[in-house]
Amino acid sequence: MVKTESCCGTVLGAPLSDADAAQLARAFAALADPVRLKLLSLVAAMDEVCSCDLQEPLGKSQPTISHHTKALAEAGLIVGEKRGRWMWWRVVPERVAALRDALA
Amino acid sequence: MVKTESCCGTVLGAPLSDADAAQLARAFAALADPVRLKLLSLVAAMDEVCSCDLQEPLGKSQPTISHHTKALAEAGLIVGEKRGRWMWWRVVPERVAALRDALA
DNA sequence: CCAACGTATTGACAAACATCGATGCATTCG
DNA sequence: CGAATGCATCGATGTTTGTCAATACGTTGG
Repeated sequence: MVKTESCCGTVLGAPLSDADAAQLARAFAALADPVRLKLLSLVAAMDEVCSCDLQEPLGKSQPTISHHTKALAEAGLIVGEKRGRWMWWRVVPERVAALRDALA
Repeated sequence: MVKTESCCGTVLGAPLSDADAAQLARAFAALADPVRLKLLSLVAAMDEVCSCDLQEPLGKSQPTISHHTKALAEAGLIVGEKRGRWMWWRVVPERVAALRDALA
């Protein structure tokens, strides 16, 4: 059976270890910015988006968009695939679910 | 029927408004610190805890503990009640659930 | 091969934050 | 009342973070 539960403990279950707390904190930090939340919801809504299509709805500069996509990608919440000169982003629903499960 | 769902939109549903994104970001920011996550899990595990009992397991100074309890309380994740000279903390499961639902 | 384009990286800067010592404020106990 | 206790607040400090301009890198089209 495939393991689908949280990767690093649950917040409300047993007391968290230092390692689990640090890991979870880094994950939640990726969601702790309004621009990243909007970015994530845009990618989710459009199923697949290139970075160029994010700049206008988010109202931020191109380096800032790149900075935030990198942060979300490092948190495992989105993945990018380079096709031609465009970078296409998709959400990783399992990773979002893992975070959700951490709040169970 | 009592409204139990998320207070401010879902990340993966429709694109978030600026207001919802800001509100959600502030909530997740409260979880974006390992000390606060451990604190929250301790309060959840012990059901009711006074600040004095948090200092030792968290290994932080008293002002730091007070700072973090305040942050979690302002996020609505815990509530405090002053009894005598002790401050007793409890988690607010509905608020945690609201955040969890925002990741649906 | 060169110019144009989309993206990533670097450097700089201001704002936010985590932390602690010192101090203030209640409350309790002798 | 006066000393002690538990917590909050303040001030200071080092670190992290969000942002953008400038620049570098890889890809495509002529």
